[in-house]
Amino acid sequence: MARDAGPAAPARPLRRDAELNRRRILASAREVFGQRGLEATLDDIAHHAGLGVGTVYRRFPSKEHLVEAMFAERMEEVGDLAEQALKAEDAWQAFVDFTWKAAELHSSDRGLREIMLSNKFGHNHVAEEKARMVPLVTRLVERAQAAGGLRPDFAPSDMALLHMMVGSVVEFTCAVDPDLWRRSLAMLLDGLRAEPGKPSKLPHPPLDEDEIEAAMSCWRP
Amino acid sequence: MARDAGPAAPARPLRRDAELNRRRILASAREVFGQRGLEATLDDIAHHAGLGVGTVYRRFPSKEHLVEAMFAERMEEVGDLAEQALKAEDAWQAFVDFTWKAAELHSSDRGLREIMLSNKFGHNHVAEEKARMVPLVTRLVERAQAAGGLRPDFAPSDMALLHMMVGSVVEFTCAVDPDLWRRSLAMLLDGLRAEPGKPSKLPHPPLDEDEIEAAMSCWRP
DNA sequence: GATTATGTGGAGTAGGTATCTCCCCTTACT
DNA sequence: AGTAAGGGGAGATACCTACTCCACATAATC
Repeated sequence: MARDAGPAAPARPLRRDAELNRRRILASAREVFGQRGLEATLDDIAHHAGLGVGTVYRRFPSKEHLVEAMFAERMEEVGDLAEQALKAEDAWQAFVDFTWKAAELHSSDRGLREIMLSNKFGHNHVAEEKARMVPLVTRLVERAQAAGGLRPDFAPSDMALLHMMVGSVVEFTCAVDPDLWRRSLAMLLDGLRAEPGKPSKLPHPPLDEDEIEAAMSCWRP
Repeated sequence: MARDAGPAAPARPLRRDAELNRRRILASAREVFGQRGLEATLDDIAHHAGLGVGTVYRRFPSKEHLVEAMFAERMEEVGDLAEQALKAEDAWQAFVDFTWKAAELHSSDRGLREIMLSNKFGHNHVAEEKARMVPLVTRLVERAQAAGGLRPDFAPSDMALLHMMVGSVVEFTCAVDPDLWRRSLAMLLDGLRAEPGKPSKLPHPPLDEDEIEAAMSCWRP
């Protein structure tokens, strides 16, 4: 729960109003980055919090600092998910559950998606969290393969691509049908089975022609 | 082969050097839009062609005009692919072949990807080509389903999402391994079978840890 | 070869966006 | 009440992009 850099922050505590605003900023950042991605400006975040830009820059010297402060804990959530999944008995089911839950988090937070798949932001704590996840995911994959559920030629690095793909569907269709990614992920997972049975029941209906058209119209490359 | 708008262009032919430069611009646009997408500026295209910006703007009054002129024919290629596929006997194989070939085109041309999945550019001839493709793809899908190859809950609109997903892999990894999308597409297609057998052999090796890291570092959200 | 219509180059304009600073004013703490 | 800390937000700075303008160059024509 360290709030600032520095090994042992001496940190005279913030004045009460300042502390309140600091929290407001983090909450606002979570919402705004979540909806609009990391391209959102600190001005946007300030105004969304009902504060002036100066206030934000006083507390967080740069966008990078704010991003670090706010995504470190969200990343932890994903890591914890992986850790929990490793405890489950059914290795294939654990893999599937983890994938769904991680996608769920991604789908509701554009900033998280970008943080996890790009190195443009988050060089400190965020990067550590990412590093922590690599062996967890690797074990999850290997366990699911050993159990005969996951196709043996699937590599841990394919996990990143899978989330990239799901993320692209989210981005493409979120304005039209924010849950459509579930449909695509279900098909994707069907393609990952070592011994596929019948295709699984898709959890979401397809887009019709008008909806696809609408998605194309509001999506910007 | 009409070169200008207007139902019956009276069109005094261009001066020889002008016609040459017009072709140079189109060739340059193909390369630059292909590599960098539609966000490339007409300045970029001019310089890549070894010409001044003014020259480009004289011939193509706006980016939209240039995009129309240059992508209409590329789109036709995709449409022709679909038409050919409808002639093949094996409906599932035709569907698979078409999907691979279309993805091949997309993977080598970022501008084409953006044109096909967004409505931001290409309101005239390009839009007509898109409209022409809808029934073709629909029939391709229905035929593959009727033959028992393609899962029956797959919808024609899922085709767009599939190409969106493949496109996102291309964008993410093209600097590191420009053919990696083949691996992802193969898995995706395995998930589309109505009666899946064993997973297919993947046509491309996975990324290792360093390569994923590198992809993340150069990818910008 | 001279004349003229056509084409060219690229600095420059207009208009946008983003990050971050500065300084006057307000508020909390003692 | 006095003082140190915080807040607001216009504006400085530094980009970027689409597009224009016109002195100069070249091709076509006579």
